[in-house]
Amino acid sequence: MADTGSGPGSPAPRKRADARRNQEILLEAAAAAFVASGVDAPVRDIAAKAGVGVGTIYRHFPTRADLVVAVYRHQVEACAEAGPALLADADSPHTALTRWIDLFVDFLVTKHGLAEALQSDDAAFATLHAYFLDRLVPVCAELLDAAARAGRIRSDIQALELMRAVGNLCIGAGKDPSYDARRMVGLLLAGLRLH
Amino acid sequence: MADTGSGPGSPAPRKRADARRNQEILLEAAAAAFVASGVDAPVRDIAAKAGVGVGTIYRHFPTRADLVVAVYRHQVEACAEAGPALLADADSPHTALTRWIDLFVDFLVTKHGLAEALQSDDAAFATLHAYFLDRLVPVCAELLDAAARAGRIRSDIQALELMRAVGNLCIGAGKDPSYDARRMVGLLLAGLRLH
DNA sequence: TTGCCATCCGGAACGTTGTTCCGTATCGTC
DNA sequence: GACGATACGGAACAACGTTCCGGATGGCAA
Repeated sequence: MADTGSGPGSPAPRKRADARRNQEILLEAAAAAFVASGVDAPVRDIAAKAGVGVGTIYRHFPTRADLVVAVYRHQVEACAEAGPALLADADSPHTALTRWIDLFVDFLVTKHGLAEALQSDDAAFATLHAYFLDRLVPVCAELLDAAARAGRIRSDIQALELMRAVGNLCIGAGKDPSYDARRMVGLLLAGLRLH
Repeated sequence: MADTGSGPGSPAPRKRADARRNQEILLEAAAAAFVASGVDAPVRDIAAKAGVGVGTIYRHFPTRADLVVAVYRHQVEACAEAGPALLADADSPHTALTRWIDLFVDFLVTKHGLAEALQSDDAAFATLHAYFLDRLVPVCAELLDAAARAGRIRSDIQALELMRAVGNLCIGAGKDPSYDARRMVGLLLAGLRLH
């Protein structure tokens, strides 16, 4: 899945130099295009910006989602790793959960169209969907569980469901100044509390 | 906006018979296509199902949104009219608000892709956006206001913002059995309550 | 009834997307 | 220096929304 070169000893036959260079250039061009036009920037535009043919994109990133995942992998990792850290530092599991959701929302809101793509049933985004869920749902589940055990929130909500709801609420954020996704997510979390 | 023939005495020069017939056929075909494939069923498919050329669709419904609006106008009207009725009947404004949101959610959830289209920034859906907002936001505002005055919910939420949030939460409902939009909307409303 | 013209229809054609495919160029090695 | 594996470029294809215009057709006037 667009592996940038992980564990040694793997049977990876070491790619050609131009291939590695192009992959790097593509990642930068894609990142720039995503900032400028959102995650569904036309493939041709990204290719042009990178000075590369469209075929090259598809060889390195078989689906659009692979490209998106590769571009945002670092930030998703950071978000995933922040979960346990927050749980350890915050003065309550509920605070940790709130803070973590804030992190997630910030991430989504600052990436044009990412939230949309995340919910899209377009086959091209299946990998994206899978990656986010695999990486973040367990983290969310841990936080949710801790908060539930502390008796602060209802315990009948699944992490997957909560994350989808949060992701959905982030759709369209930044396009309309009168819609504040963060506030709406805050409301959702407030609805989760027992009182 | 796809007027089906409203007030008499209007300067409407009475359309030709075949035009009126085709408009009717088109509405039925579109309704069927929307049920089968969602509101973004290919225009060509709708035309074919209606036994009509694509040009005919665009003459009657200049944009995709006009077609969608025409198909669902009755139901949107019904939803809008239910607002004041609920406010009069229910034992509290808060109950009325909850019931009305339920109605709205039911409507969105049963129409494949409607919620998605509603948030899309695609220019083709601008009319749809405008119609829903014009028609439903005032109703929601009235309910919200009544509930706020009764002191049951926070008063710092705009109707527009709430409706967008609810609409967003309905995205993707029915595709994934593990995601229950109604439940999530319930959570959001719970977060609105003062306690 | 007939004829005429405004109105409306059908579908070809255009522009934009994602995606595939293959002849050609390049890299790395022997 | 030559050769095979690898990678590249961009033409080509398919699916979509949308526009456009030659031809058909409905309604009215004579």
